[in-house]
Amino acid sequence: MEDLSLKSLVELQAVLGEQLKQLRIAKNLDQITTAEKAGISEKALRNLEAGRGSTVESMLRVLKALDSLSGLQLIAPAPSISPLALLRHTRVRRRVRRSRKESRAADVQPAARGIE
Amino acid sequence: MEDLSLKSLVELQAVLGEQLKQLRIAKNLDQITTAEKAGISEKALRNLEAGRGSTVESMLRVLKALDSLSGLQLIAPAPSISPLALLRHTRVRRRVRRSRKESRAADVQPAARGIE
DNA sequence: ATTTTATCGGTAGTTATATACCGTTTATAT
DNA sequence: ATATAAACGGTATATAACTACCGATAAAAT
Repeated sequence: MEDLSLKSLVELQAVLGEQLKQLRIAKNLDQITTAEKAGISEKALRNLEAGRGSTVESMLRVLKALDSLSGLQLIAPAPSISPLALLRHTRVRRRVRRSRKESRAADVQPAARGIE
Repeated sequence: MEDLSLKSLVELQAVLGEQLKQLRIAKNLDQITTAEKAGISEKALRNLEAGRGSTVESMLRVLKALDSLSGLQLIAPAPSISPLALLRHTRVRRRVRRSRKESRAADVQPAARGIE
């Protein structure tokens, strides 16, 4: 449906909150029960669902309370390892690095500083 | 691979952070460039990647900077609407409710208050 | 239509995160 | 092996989220 990349941060938080809310409702749990299970205040849960600001910890607590941690792996899907890379003894990349004469990406192409 | 439901909140934040980090590395972006693009401080990005605490807003900013918002829709997959429900004029559920004599779930079965 | 209660928004005080620095460690191109 | 800069951890101050309340609104069972 909607193209998330075009949405503002305020809208994105609202979308995420609404999804969590629908997940809770689908499990037939009210806010008080869910908040207790998550170990956060009812207000914090309301703010999360309304997209009014929350912490990553609160979000994870709620996902856990709703038995929906599986979605976590999908937030940041691990980039598929190319078959070729597998063959030639691939290590885990721990750091990004450029050739010595290259400058940072930000210097080459001034970052579009999305303040919103 | 790993069963996320067994992990502590500290570990879950670390897993999420590591996934974001690998996503960034896969796109060959350094922390400074990524933080600038996301509109947050480099330290905030480091804390997020290290699982040391962050806000939902910062997480979304980074996901947006990494062009990885698609995973968001998958966090809380909308429960598939049953074909039957579609037929009989289904509205969007806005609230959970029990029958009048029923008590809250928390009262019936004391919530396992997971403080950690 | 009425009643019940889940959901909602606001506030004051507390706690955690964000920012802007610092110097240090370490992966990796050479 | 060495040099370079990406990544890291710590601190002080500013800003935002969390908690514990309050009363108001409105969805849904009757």
